[in-house]
Amino acid sequence: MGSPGCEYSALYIRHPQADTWGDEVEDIKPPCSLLGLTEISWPGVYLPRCDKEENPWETPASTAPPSRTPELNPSTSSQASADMEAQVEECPLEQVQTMVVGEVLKDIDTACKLLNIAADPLDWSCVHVQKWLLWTEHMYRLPQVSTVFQGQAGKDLCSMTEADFRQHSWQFGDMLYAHLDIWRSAAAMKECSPPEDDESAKGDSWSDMMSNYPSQPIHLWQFLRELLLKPHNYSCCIRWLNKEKGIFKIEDSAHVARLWGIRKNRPAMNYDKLSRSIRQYYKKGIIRKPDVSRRLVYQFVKPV
DNA sequence: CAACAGGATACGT
DNA sequence: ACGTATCCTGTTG
Repeated sequence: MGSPGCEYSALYIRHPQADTWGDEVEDIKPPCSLLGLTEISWPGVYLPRCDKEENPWETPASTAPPSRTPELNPSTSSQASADMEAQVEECPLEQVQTMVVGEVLKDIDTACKLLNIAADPLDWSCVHVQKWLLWTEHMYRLPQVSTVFQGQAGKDLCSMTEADFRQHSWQFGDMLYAHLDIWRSAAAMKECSPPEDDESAKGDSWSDMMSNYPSQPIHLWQFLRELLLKPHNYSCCIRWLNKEKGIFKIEDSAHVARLWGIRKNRPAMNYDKLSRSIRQYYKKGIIRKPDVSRRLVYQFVKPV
């Protein structure tokens, strides 16, 4: 990393298919560069870009169908991009990073499906490694890197240092190393699974990222916790009364319901229906009413 | 009147 | 099958 002529840019994360850059890109790109997002605070994630070269993501050829997230379908896209824009404009760097990481995860997921390989590089066979290299080659418009690392399995790649990579590929070793690192980090994140994780002690960023990663549909309780973990944004509509005990209050029921509706693409969502779903958690032991029952106050049975 | 409780059913995965 | 979403009747503060 940090080799001369290279920097690392969040802009680089986006899926290469030029046609997947919709109008949204106009919303995201300028703020990202303005923020000088050159590295995202996600262990091991560096996003290579060579200076003053046209964006290699804009590969004209396309082997993948456009990957749209359900969140960005037509009925909510304007809202979503408006939200995004608002976040980018007035929210801290971490918010932008969150969005960016979400995109990375989606792209990895897409690649996995396309290539029919595991998300975790450690599980790759030699054939999988070659597939991944071909894919990366295509993404970055690299000349024939796939011949290197012949006969190496994912495990082998993962045990190699950046210097090893550079030995294999004089020019693109560090780039491939960084790219592999992204995959490994993503796999590591998926490892420590969402529910009742102690890993979420890592902070908002982890759950933020998972919330942007729609491979598994988000659960209502996760969504509520997510809002609660971003008090700077949502304390007006939901907040902790006692974080240690997991007791929280919904201050603006309509607002929370609307947010939930947006997330699930359920325009007709309201608090009546949302609260019914919360009540389903009673017998599952996920959420309950606190000992002293109060209006719009609930309690996570298992606090964070 | 809005929140609450919980049954019944539909729906998407 | 699971996790809601939707609709509903009845209760409570």
